[in-house]
Parts: sequence; C-alpha cells; structure tokens
Amino acid sequence: MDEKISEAVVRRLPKYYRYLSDLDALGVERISSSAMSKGMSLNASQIRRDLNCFGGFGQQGYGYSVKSLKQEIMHILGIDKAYHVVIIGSGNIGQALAFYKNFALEGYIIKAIFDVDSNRIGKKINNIEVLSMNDLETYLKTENIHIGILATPKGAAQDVADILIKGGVTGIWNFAPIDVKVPDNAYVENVHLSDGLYVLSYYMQRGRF
Amino acid sequence: MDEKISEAVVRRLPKYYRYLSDLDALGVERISSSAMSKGMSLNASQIRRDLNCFGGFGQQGYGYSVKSLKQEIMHILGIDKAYHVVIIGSGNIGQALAFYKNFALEGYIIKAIFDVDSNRIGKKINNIEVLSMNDLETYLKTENIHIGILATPKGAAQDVADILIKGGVTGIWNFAPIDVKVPDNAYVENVHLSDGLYVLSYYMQRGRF
DNA sequence: TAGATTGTTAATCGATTAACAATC
DNA sequence: TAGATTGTTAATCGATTAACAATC
Repeated sequence: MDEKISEAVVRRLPKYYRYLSDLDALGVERISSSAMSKGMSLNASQIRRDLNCFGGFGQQGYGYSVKSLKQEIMHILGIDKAYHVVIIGSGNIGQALAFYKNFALEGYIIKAIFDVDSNRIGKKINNIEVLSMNDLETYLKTENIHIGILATPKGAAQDVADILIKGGVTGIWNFAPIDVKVPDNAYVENVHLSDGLYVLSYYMQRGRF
Repeated sequence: MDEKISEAVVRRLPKYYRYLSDLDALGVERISSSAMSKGMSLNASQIRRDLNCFGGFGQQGYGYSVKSLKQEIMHILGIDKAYHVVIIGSGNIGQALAFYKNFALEGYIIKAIFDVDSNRIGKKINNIEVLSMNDLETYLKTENIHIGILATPKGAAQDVADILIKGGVTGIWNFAPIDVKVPDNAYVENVHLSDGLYVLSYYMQRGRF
C-alpha cells in the first residue's frame, strides 16, 4: 500500500473512474473484478492488484460497491477538490479548452487566459478575461494558481513554464509540441496531440503486427 | 525485423521523429545513440534496439545520419504521404482541429466537417464546408476518406464510428470520452484528453512516488 | 590501424497473469 | 453452511538495460 506505485497503474485510474461513472449513471450498484474485466478489456487480476495498491475496497464474495469505489478513485486521483487554472495562449487549443464546460463542472476553474497578442488582451473568451503575458508574473504573486495550461507556440513553452513554476504553480498541462521540463516538486503532463495521429497512421499502414 | 513490434516501441517513434526534426532544423548532420540518449532521456541501448526493429540505419563508428534517419522514421510512421480526413462535430475540439494549420502542412487534408446542428450546416470553418451528418454515409460513397476525427458528444461516438468504418475509413482519431471499438482491419486512437489532467492531479497531490 | 559506435545477444528488471487461501 | 469473490503470493511474460563482438 505504500510501495511505489507504477505509472502504468496511475494511468489506468482514469479509465476505472470513467467506467465506474458510467455504471453509476446506469444505476449499477455492485461489480466484481471479473465483470469489470469484461467491460474494460483488462485482466481481472490486474484490476484487483491495481485497486489494492490503494486499499482493500472490495468485499470477498460480493465484489465492489460502484458508488464507493468511484468515490475512492476520485479521491486517489485528487479530482474531488477544486483547482485554480490559468491558460496561456488563446489560439485554437487555448480557446477550445476555455470553452470546454466540463472543466468547470469537475472543479478545474479557469481564472484567466494570458496572451501576447494585443488584439486579444482585454477581451473575454467564454467570460474569462484575456490578460497580457507581461502581467503573468505579477498575477501569480497575488492569485493562488495550481495548474497552468500551456497552449503557446513551441518556442515559448519552456520560458512560460519557468514563469509559472516560479509563481507557485505545481502542475503544468502542456499542449505545445515539446517536452517541457519542471523541477522535482512540480509535475508536467506533456500532451503531444499529433503523436497519436502518427501512431494511427503507422497502424493504418502496417496493421496491428 | 519482422518480429511483432511492441506498442511501446511504436509510441516512441513520434518522439524520435520530433527530436530528429529539431536536430535537422538546427543543421546537425550526424548523431550517436548515446547523444540521442542524453537529449531524449532514453537509454542508448533502447534507442538502438528500437531503430533496429525496422532496419539497420546506423553505421558503426559513425552513428546515424540525422536527415536520413528522420526520413526513415517518417516513412515507418507513414506520415510521408497524404491522408484525406473528415471531422465529425464542429464544437470546440472540432473547430480547433479544423483551424490547426500543421495538419494540412503534414499531409492530413481536411475535406469536410459534419455536424447535426442546422445553424452550422452550410457554413465554412477555416474554409472547410460544414455538411449535414445525414449526408455522411452518401459522402463516404463518393469520396475516398482515410481518417475520421470524432469530435462528437460521447453518446454519438460509437454510432458515427460505425458509419465511418462502413464507408471505408480505416483510421479513427477519437476525442469523445469513450473507447470506440472498430473491426480488426481498422484502427482507432482514443485520446481521452481529460485523463491526462487527472493523472496530473494525482501527481500534484501525491508526488512522484 | 586505432577509436568509435553500431547491432545483437544475454542479463535484469518490472509488469502482467495465474492460482489459491482467506473470508464475506 | 456453500458459493462467490477478494487480496495476495507465486509464476510468467515482456520490456528494458548491459555487455560485447562486429565493423566502419
């Protein structure tokens, strides 16, 4: 339970969360690891092992309570609390994320958008202010921001990340096509959207083997 | 060389491609696996092993030619040719993707956007026509489309995927928060954007261990 | 040639799966 | 209690890393 938890396990947690949310929405109350196994195309042993990294949530002879397991995973992922977020860059991706309703619903509250383009500064996107990049450093001194979303061009990403980290941000969700580096006490999730398109092209061409 | 190539290897290819593109842009002509190792934070053995899945691109005592290795990887990934693409759904994500200039530059040519919203049908987004979902099936009969990008709500995703596959599409890039299923002769890349945000939250809360 | 670096085999490590005793 | 299903240990599998002979 306090062994180091592998990234493979962590990356399966959102999948469990999604699956359990769906079950819960359908009114399903309990589920066994073998039923989950079928529904999610994962091995039942793996599911039990994954969950037991965090605690014994099941009950022998019964299975797992959908509602409480979902709740546990929300808590493990840390998505049961509110985060203050800024978006840097109001281009296509920045805008799409600013408009994405689910973020607010799930507690990721977008407090401001920053951009270098003077045509955009002062405007609002989905009722969120667009501020000047020049003011980012000062802004971070007064506001308590947890997460920065990088939607800048490649060249600016690392510099902006540095400013965010210096300003106390501990999580960066990076959409720029470059691996941004952060110190050990912060964390970055590099997205690399087009990598997925390349992998898709690979399999379309070569088949699955 | 004709062993089954593991998905782990395939998912590293875009990373190699990005790194080599950067080197090439900087005018670097040759690189050794150990230099790549440092630049990419990957083990040098792993790099040599990965590349040798596809052929012996290096030269003992010299290393790899940046330009030709980049070219080889482009070819392996199948991104050295043109793909015809349709986007389904003209919401936030659909629009952002429609506006994304790099796709066209890299040979992913967006031929049309489909939507159910009559307010959007007939309009243009970044000079690409928005057509009615009702016409998708017919459209696919006359046009040769390789890739469908799903940017629909969750509930519609699987149905639309089925129509795309029936219409001859072999690759689906799915942004809807659900795992879409396709037959064995097609391939789907499920994106699940918010999973990354959850994983980010996890590490922000728990640290890396 | 001597030095460098690959391609590849062998060793290690970690993740997945199977098995089963514990227990609800 | 009997049946079901977990939690967990042991076995297997695959991926990563190390080592080194081949060779440019």
